[in-house]
Amino acid sequence: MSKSTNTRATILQKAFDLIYIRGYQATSIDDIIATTQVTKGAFYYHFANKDQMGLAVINEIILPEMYQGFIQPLKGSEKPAKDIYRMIRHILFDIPFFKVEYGCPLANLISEMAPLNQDFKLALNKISDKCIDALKDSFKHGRKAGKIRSGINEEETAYFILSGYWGIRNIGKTQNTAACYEAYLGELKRYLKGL
Amino acid sequence: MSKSTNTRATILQKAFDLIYIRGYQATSIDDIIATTQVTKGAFYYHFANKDQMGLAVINEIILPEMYQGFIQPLKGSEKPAKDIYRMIRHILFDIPFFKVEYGCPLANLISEMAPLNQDFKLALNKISDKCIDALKDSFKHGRKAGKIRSGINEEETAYFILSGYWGIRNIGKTQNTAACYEAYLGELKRYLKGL
DNA sequence: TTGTATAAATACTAACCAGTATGCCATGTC
DNA sequence: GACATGGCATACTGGTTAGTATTTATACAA
Repeated sequence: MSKSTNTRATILQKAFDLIYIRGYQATSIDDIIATTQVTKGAFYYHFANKDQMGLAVINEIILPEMYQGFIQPLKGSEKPAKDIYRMIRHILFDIPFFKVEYGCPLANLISEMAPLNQDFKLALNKISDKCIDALKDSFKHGRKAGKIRSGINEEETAYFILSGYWGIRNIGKTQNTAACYEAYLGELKRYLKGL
Repeated sequence: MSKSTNTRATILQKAFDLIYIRGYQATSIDDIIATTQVTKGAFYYHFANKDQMGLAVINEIILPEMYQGFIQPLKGSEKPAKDIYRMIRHILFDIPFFKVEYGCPLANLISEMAPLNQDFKLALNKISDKCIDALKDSFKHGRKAGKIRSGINEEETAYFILSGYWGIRNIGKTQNTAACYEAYLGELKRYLKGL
């Protein structure tokens, strides 16, 4: 990685870290450059403005991370119920990218920015659509393999599951423990068995 | 209502309107006083600082509204499955306090402020706990009335349902239509029947 | 009528913010 | 060795922010 590419990557990573905790609007460019030792000149050499940087964070940090954590684990799954449960439990407890007290980076940004910025909204919507599609595909595979009832409505079930995941991430932010995660997972397991 | 009380109420209502759309941090005091015709002197006469005003919005606007929309409709319910479905559908489609493109005011504030401000976190957590309790109480009543299976885990089910509701509010913010609400409600109905 | 607390109006400040203007320097090319 | 370009560094600007200091109006009791 060239030095220039490295500077850009450093900015994006640190920007993500701050945005994840404080939110996009509350994260100033001065904050980012202060904690990266990168100067303002460097920042504006790599990004036309703050919003372009924000979009780059979405597309180059959040998208790949969501792909790896949420979408990839469901690829080609023949036992969706089992794999969805595992994937969600894994995201909630094991991945350092996601922390209890800070919620889901994607859900956070949607909550903050979707009503304010059309470009953000589209970029974020693209990722959440991918999550919905991953769930739907897993149901299709599971049905072929005879592990999922044929009466299931894939669209409805996908929205229902993604909703639950994002909602519990938000509940987690108000509580200091991950106990609510266990409660949610308990009922999720029972629900998934009924599919 | 005295003139002073009215000034205070006007500030809180307008502050809520702006915070609901833009978020707390993105709503400036200048914004609030500009749209209310109230002066800065009046604002700081009624509130010590911005955060105290924010807490008043939570306790005096959001709490009563959540009580009326979410908690009250479940009070003494003997058919929780039916009443929960009705309540959520009603909130999603009929109450002007809640709009598709702006999500749930409570969930929004949790998402933005819980990691940043302990006082906000506590005030918000209090309300979400009340929602959880309302759900749990409805299960207890429903069980007595023989409308809910006895094997149900009240805590787990309550968290599962509140999660789904908050999650779909967030998904709604990324989409321009309420179609995702219908998808969610379809599966929610099926899920609730199984309780 | 006058005094006093309440309620609000006005003008200000210091800090912070996104973005710009300009200069500098290392590296490769001719 | 001149020179052009990529990759920054520094200092600045105009606008916005939460909050304050001071003054003024209103209400009502003595």
